[in-house]
Amino acid sequence: MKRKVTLKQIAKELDVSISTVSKSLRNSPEISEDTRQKVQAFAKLYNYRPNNIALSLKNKKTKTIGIIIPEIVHHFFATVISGIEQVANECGYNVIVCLSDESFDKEVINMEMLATGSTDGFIMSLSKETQQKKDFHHIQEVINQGMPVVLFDRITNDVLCDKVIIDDRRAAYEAVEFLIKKGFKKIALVTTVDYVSVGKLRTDGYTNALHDHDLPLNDDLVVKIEDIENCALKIEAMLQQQRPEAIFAVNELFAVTCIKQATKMGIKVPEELSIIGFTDGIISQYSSPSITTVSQNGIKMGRKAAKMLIERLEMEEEDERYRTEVIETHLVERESTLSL
Amino acid sequence: MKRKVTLKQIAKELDVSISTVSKSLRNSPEISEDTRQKVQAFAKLYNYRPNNIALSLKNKKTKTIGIIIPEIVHHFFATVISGIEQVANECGYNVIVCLSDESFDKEVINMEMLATGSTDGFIMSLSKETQQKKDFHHIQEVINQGMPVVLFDRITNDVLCDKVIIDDRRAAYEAVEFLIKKGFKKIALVTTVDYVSVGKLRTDGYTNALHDHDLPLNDDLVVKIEDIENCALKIEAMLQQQRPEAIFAVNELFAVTCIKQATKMGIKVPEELSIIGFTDGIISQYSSPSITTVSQNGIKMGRKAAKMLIERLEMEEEDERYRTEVIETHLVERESTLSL
DNA sequence: GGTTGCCCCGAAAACGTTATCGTGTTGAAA
DNA sequence: TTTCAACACGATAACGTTTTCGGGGCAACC
Repeated sequence: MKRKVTLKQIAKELDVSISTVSKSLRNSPEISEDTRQKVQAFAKLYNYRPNNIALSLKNKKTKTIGIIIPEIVHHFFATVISGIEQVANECGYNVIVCLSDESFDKEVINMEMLATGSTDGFIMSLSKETQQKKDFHHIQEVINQGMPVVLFDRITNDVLCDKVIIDDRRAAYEAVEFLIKKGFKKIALVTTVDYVSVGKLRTDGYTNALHDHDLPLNDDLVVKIEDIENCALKIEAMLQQQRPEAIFAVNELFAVTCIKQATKMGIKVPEELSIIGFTDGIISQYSSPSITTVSQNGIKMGRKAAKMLIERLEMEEEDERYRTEVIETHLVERESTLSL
Repeated sequence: MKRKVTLKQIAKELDVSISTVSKSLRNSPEISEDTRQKVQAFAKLYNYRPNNIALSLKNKKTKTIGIIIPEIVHHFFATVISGIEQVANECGYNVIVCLSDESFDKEVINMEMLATGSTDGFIMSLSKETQQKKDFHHIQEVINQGMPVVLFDRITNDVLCDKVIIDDRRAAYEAVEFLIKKGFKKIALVTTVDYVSVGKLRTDGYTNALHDHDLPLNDDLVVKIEDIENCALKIEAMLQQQRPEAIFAVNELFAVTCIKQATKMGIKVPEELSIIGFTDGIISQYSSPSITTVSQNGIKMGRKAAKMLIERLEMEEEDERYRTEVIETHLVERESTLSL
């Protein structure tokens, strides 16, 4: 087993100083052609690579981005990571991933852990608990220490930093409007509890669309899901009692569950019930029928977030003007919707 | 903006030496109760946290695990990461994730990048290209440098290290046997090209099961998919020409595509065609009909891999005896299979 | 009073780099 | 012969820790 070789070892072996070795490898003009070649040959032979940790310590830069997300077993977040990783890779950065598991405490702990030197900045999406508690001191603290943070998707307005979002309200509005234009009047909503920021916004979009098209807002048509467990039951109850013509669901899981429940109850999708989901993930694509949905390009969001973060990391003087980028969405029409 | 405070700054502020500060914070008995309390109070006030990078350099340990996988937008890999992260977190490790994108070159580059000090060890699953080229020098090199590597799922026998797998051949065998016992004789196989190790093993399982039950092996019933693009077409062709009674697909995507194509052709699943998939991901759960599948517990694999790696990292003397852990699988029976 | 031992604390090395500055040698110009 | 610049290299500091060692001061003991 041959351990990693260091400058010191090379220096000793060639009987020169460490400085000479370092300079030779970085092609400094201070070093004679002769020794430079000699050192480089030796380094190549022993496959020398400068130690990242030492470089990080010296440069006070780790070239690593910390990602903190609620969970990774979630197609949307996985695509975002993928996007971040692409840009990071192009720019010579690594990504270190921490999962909050929707827990405030884990989010805080992970952040503090990474903030003590491990990363140069953060890209994160808030956990449900954090959104509920509205406690963002850990993020503010990190920012105060001079580390840039980019929030995406599940964000908050209570902390000043760069953000990448989609226009949830508008996207939802357009989805519901799409249903209205197809001729549906009795449109149900399956959404999350209000403290989930994106859920709330999408709910708003639904409400606004109904209102702008002079349709009544009927609370009985609105299902708010707290935990996935009883999701199916609540949807079934609503379907039973209300028999809507169409449903707008704020995520894939809700949408596919609607389809499953409806099918089970003998309601044909899309013939008797049209459904639109949110987030164009695997479920929407492979469900039967496949689901018309609002496509929310995670790769793009990830790429954008990474670009913003790295740009800020590589700025010489800091800029207090923070941006909020809105990634465009569009409706992907599939099999789960039909005109009346 | 208050930057991170260091030992040096505390020392200067309190007019003591750096050593004294360090020892005070680590509760060394060398330090008087008095100064210790003073230092600790000050440190707490300024929220001192030792710099990870400096610690890594000193201890020659980064407390980070490098994960290299083909892609993250893949439910199975996401669950594995999730499992790894759980254990890592429990043991005070971080995970840094790199994606090879199924490319040999990216796999090598990522590995070399992380190997120069960034991580203490690796957990990885081989890219398709790597499996095709059978070139594992980058892995061997890392091992030679004394960094432990744990391979999972897509592994190779050409390199000696710890491994975590499922018994792909046996799981496939059991799945096919399950179909045979239901009374099916004309069972098709939808699989990958042979160089994908797990694909090959599952194919073997299929072949063996047929053989052991005295069923003829018909090559026309076997579809080997190279890229996902023409997946649907090839499946359709086979369905058209052969009209099998059942299909064993080596992954979720193939399984759900079979369902879609069959449905499109008017073949009813499961009434006229039973289908079994592999990997119990979201698709299998939410597809209509939901898919009977071989559950391959990614979380468990991830946890096991992480445990093995960390165990090896924290051993004092090294142990040349490598283990290969087999994670048990089981068949999850859902709606896509019926008895004749 | 001198020696011993204990209690506190500081200096310094080490991890692996890079960058600044200093220095010895050589050759050429004055 | 003296002076000066250019050249080639080495010593050192710095990044932030931890740890080993050494030493000063003081009380106790002979």
